Amino acid sequence: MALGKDYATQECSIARALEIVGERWTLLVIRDALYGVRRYNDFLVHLGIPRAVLAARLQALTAEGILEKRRYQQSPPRDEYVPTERGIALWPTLRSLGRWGREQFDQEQVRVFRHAACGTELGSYGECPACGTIVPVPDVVMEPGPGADPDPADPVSRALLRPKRLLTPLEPDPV
Amino acid sequence: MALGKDYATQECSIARALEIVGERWTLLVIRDALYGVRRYNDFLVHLGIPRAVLAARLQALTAEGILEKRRYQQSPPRDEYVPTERGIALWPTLRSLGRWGREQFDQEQVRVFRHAACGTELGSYGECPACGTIVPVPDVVMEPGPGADPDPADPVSRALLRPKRLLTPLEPDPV
DNA sequence: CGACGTGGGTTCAATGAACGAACTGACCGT
DNA sequence: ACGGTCAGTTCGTTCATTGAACCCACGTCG
Repeated sequence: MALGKDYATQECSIARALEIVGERWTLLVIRDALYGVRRYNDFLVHLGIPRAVLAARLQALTAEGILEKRRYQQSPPRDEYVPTERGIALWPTLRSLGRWGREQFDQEQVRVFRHAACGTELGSYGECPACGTIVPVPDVVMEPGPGADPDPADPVSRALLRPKRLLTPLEPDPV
Repeated sequence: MALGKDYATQECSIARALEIVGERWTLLVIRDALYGVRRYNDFLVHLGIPRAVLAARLQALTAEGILEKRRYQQSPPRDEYVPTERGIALWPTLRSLGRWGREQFDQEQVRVFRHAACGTELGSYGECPACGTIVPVPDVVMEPGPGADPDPADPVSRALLRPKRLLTPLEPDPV
């Protein structure tokens, strides 16, 4: 979508946004990145995305300044992908999209998001109803809700079952 | 995406939502519907979407209960597509996506949204900063911003230049 | 030393979706 | 009878996605 045909006639910021994050898988990659997934292989197993598509998306997102590619060890060379400010700014969009999906189609909540400072569950737009403020993304705690699978197959899903702050990297499975 | 391959491994309401509105063009069709576009031909000229794709999207959105197909004249039989509650519930998502696109990539505002009651421009999540409430979608007025093309080619874009409430149908060009 | 494993990719053939142009069909006005 | 509008469907071509296979640099185990 970003390549080749685009939403040519649209002079609209929604269309512009969709040219960048509207392709298949892209928003799910960003969601995972906000949840703390950082490595190629973790995205791969958690999303079930084809390798070639993942490589293309990570490259495109890096080029757009939504993720940043960072070398975290020299030998063997290993990179991780972390959300930039621009990527973090998508949190309210993802939050409201997820909320729409759950309210309209799912019953059970798979993940619950709370304000770390006071434990209150976030409202529709990422605000804290108790404090009356928009909660900065690093101050959001994610924990499994009643609809979560208690024993998922892949290690990334298992790591995401432990309550953690958004953006903090995944801890490996301590079995 | 809705048909065939889906985001199988994801037990996540964001993934569920994207299975429904994540296909190319879908969110733009819903955006136009919220702006007051209702007829096949108006979507066609305003979006520049291939006819076959538009027909498929309208059918899918109707099947998902996001748009409702309504006969508005008997002879010749003509239908219009209007957003349901479920479709209207996507407004905060579209609003925050558009805001992200403009803040991160565009400078100029193409469209401005105000609270009809007080004229205040809406905040990021569709709330009225003056009144402190979430503005119901029918009470939002849309008008062209500084970045809007003052003399667009297609009649639908021209009709959208006149300030109007969301959801109200397009008035034809009075030239 | 050589075999195997791991992380992070690239290549390739087959399939599916999107594109645009042409066609259909019901109706209206002249 | 003729042309025009609206709302599609059909169809051949192009483009994107998929899944499987392959690659390579390194680290580790025996």
